Amino acid sequence: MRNNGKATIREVAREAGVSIATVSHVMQGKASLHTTETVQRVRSIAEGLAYSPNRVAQSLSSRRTKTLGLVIESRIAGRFTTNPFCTAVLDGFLECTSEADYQVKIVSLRQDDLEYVANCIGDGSMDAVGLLAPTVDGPLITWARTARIPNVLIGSLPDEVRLSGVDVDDSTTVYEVVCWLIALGHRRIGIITGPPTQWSALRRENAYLRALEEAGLEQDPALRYVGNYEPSSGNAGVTALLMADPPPTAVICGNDSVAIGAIETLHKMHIRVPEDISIVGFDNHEIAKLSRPPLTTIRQPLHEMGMKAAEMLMNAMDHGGVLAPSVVIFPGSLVKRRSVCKPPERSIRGGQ
Amino acid sequence: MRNNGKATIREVAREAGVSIATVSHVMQGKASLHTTETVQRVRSIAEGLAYSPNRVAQSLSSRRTKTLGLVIESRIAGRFTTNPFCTAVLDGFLECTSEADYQVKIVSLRQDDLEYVANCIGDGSMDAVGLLAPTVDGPLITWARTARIPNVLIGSLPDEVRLSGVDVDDSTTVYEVVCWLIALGHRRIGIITGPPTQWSALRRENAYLRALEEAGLEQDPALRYVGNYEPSSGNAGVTALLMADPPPTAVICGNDSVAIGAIETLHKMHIRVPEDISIVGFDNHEIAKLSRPPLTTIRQPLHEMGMKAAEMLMNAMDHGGVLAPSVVIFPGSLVKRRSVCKPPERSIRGGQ
DNA sequence: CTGAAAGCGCTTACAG
DNA sequence: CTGAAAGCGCTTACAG
Repeated sequence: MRNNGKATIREVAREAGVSIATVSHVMQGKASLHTTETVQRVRSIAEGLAYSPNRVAQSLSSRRTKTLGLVIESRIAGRFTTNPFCTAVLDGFLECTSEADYQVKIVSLRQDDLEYVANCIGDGSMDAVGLLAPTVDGPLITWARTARIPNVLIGSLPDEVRLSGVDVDDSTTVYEVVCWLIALGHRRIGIITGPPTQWSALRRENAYLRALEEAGLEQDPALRYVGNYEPSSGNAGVTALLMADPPPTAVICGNDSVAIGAIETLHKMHIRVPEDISIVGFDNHEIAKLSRPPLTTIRQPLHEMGMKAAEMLMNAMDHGGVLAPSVVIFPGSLVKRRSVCKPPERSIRGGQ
Repeated sequence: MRNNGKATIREVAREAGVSIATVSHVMQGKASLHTTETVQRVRSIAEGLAYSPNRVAQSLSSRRTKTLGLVIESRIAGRFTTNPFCTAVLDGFLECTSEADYQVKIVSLRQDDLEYVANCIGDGSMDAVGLLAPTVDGPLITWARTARIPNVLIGSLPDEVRLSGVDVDDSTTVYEVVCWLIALGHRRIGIITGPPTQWSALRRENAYLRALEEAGLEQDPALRYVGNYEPSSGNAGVTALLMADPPPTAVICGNDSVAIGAIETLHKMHIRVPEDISIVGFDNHEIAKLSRPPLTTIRQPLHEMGMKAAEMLMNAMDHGGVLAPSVVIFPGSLVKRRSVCKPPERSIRGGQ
């Protein structure tokens, strides 16, 4: 009796009068290896001793931890509380892993240098990892390129053929949203982007530009504001975009929090949403439908993405720990609520 | 070179021409044990080989995993996404652990029987655990009573002297809120409680009853609805309370989601908030200030509670793995917004 | 069907 | 200041 007083395999073996190998077999459910009598004896002794295997010892011995990591870069401010993206993915991840008797470790990186990152992730305590919305050319992506363990990026996937990941098809979705706004009659469409350190932000901006171009609309830099996914960039962004001449009649925001920040500022300026300016969010976070007006936004299947990522990782572990580069893209979908309508007859500035 | 191709302590030792004990010492920063020259040689070899210790082996050998668990009972629906409580606590937990080079494992229980729970938590892969809002007499509390490893309950703390935990002083806060409502002139105050499986819900209800009693007000069962922290219990709850005679002029809700559900239903019934009925929430979740009207609610310092829990656990590990039963109670605070005002001159039913 | 033995990659007294 | 050795609690060929 050591180890916090927990029984060990050795004690079970002794009491049952068998070898530890036998106990190991029985505990692993390899019952067919032994006589029914042996199996039952071992089982009842194990139960009597409240024995359960030490997972650390199992891991070291079998070279499998049955633990997946979920890694967050240091720059992601506030982590889970402020980032519905992380939270929803985590839930999906947990749902999938707990069924398979895998555990999950949250790795919250505190530095950006590659050595630190590699040591954290490669400490042997995780079989494979999901990387949450890695930064463009950041430490996570750099690490992933030469990683020794299976890994999948979750969101903000770069166009790199050697990496694996799951993401939403934000490009198509944003393109379609812009086309829809144009069809509604909007000609001056602004965008408050996410930070350029995220591929998703760059991709969405490109999709936006492409839609404008194909519609023969001018791509006015004054209609683009570089935000950071925080509500404050909604406040500042919409204020900046209003300076454009003529000002936008619709604005696409980096996420729902940004959209709510934008609406808040517009309210204060007595500019009506959507009558004067239409607003589109991103994420379909719980707050989207509580917003006044309720927010038209883009849903990402984050829960499903988390599940898929976990599944890919566990699957790789079942196949020798190798994950062939593979990418799974989920469709986004537009959730229409009340923050979008036709553009006003005349511009809020008195019209063009 | 095995182990995913990672260098082991053995290889570093061989290259450096020292014993593995020496490498171990150097890696642990026990530099004073050796000559500067040895230390530097080992360090540079280790770096050249990109060596970092295998955490699993360290754990088995040292009997310390430097990993904390955060455990969620199976009944908590939706986990993190739908439960701002869990999310905020997790962030606090992470903030504290990552500084101390501890890792955190999320344990999402799938069954309620004690044996399963004990095996999950007691698998040796965690040094100590935080238990999220355990159910009254549920498996987590049962486990905690005889646990072999340090543990602290986080929220919903029962009155049990042998257990450790952190919680908010919801009792005092609810009492004060009720007194405040009474001072505003309210005489018929309803409550939509949390589920009776949570101590916090029972405690809040008791505090509510006590405040009424001390003010000499009737404790009308028709003014109490047993909810479950879901928005739908706000819808159903407020509908039920409205049947009381006379109906309430103020309602205290189990959390902010419930309050928002209640407001939604009242809107549909064309009952004004707060002019006809005042509404109080709980949590000060991000949605509270987005609500129309913005929600008067009770803030719990969840982030701080998470940090404190992690600190207590790590501290216990630094003291032989024993945690003297200790309880830390944080004050709650009332966040006044616009969903509360004086009661209407006459009841919405035509008055008493 | 069962067990002895080697080994997973470390840490930690202990001896020198 | 340094190293040989035992041991952490298991798994897994391998031999019988």
